[in-house]
Amino acid sequence: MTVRERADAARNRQAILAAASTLFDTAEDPLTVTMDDVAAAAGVGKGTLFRRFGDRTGLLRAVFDTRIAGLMAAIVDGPPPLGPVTPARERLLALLDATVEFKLDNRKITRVLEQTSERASFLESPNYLLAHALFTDLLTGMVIPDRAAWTAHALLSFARIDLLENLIITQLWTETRLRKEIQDMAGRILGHK
Amino acid sequence: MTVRERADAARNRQAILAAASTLFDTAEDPLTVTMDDVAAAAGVGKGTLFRRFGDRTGLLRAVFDTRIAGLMAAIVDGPPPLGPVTPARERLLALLDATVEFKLDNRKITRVLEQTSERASFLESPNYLLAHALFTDLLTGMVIPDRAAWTAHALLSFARIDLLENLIITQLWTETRLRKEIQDMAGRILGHK
DNA sequence: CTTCAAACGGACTCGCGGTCCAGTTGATTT
DNA sequence: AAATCAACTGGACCGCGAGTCCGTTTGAAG
Repeated sequence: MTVRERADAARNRQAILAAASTLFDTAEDPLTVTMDDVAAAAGVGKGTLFRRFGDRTGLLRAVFDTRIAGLMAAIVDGPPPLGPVTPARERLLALLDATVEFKLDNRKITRVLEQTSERASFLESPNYLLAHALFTDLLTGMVIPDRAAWTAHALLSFARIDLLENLIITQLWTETRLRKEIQDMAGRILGHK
Repeated sequence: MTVRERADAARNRQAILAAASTLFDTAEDPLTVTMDDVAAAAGVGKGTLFRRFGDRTGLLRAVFDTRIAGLMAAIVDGPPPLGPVTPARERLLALLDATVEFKLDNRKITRVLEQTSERASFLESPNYLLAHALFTDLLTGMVIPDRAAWTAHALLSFARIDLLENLIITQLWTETRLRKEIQDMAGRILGHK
């Protein structure tokens, strides 16, 4: 078992997460926030930052994870409609809606994570894989089994942050309207009623 | 009116386009192809390359455009099912299928273009805007007008290269199967028959 | 043949992610 | 309380690639 993290290390981790969280949300273009910026804002050396989080993507994911923890808990064992006791179809729609809502509430950092052109595509990130697995599972039994994975991708493709932001900006849709339209489109894919 | 391009300039443009075209297709990871690589392969200075195409994205788009020219012509005034005389619904499905086919046939460069994290998202690239405008136009009259643009985005989201490649790799789907499934999903969105 | 705007090329700058390592510090042992 | 030392720290440093600069060359026009 790994030994407990040293006190200064723990303190620095918190400082870095807090600084990164603020910076990425504050910057008008989050893509321009550099690792040096984060280190400076956290009052920490760059080496420390990389030691803790490995690389830029690691830091981004760590920030993202702290924010999504609550939602994850609600999904794993919360009350309906997100929790596991909800019937598949209803839960799927609720999960998709929650995903859209969450991404909009955290759009800056979501943008950085989704359009970061790292070697691996967004579809291979842990968070997407998790969501996709869950969706696929719920879809098994609702559609031809062989199509569950594909349908999961199709549904999740409506929640890509660039698409969401584009619709809000070019269509002048409110978030409410957007969420409603996505629900409707998803309903059409799942077969209405 | 702009004066005719000098002979050496024209020659270099061709050399660069040819070199870039080959390089991006040949490299196992097209993202690793640098501008210096292209310049070297074309037997041209880096300055020349930037003078002709502005920046990396400009070069990529130029290569892409030479490849897509044929398809564009077939759409603008070719025979059915791509050409303008085809009924809207049928044409939409044909256009979507042609898009998927084209991207798969040119996947390396499509990948670079779609996941290049330049300031602007892929949804703002000239080619996407064009496709989206055409789709939106065809959808007007088929769906509630206010939904045409959104439906166009939804349909085109199935043709994103990362999604296509993911399905081929993880589901072990053939290109034929993939195209069939996308057609089916699109049909469901448009309302069957 | 002269002229010169256009084009050329490659050395150079710049910014950023990531590494390195000499010095520091917090837990543990005696 | 002191000694010990692995973990941690910070910031100088490195490598790389996009994009710029500018002294030199060249093709076309007269």
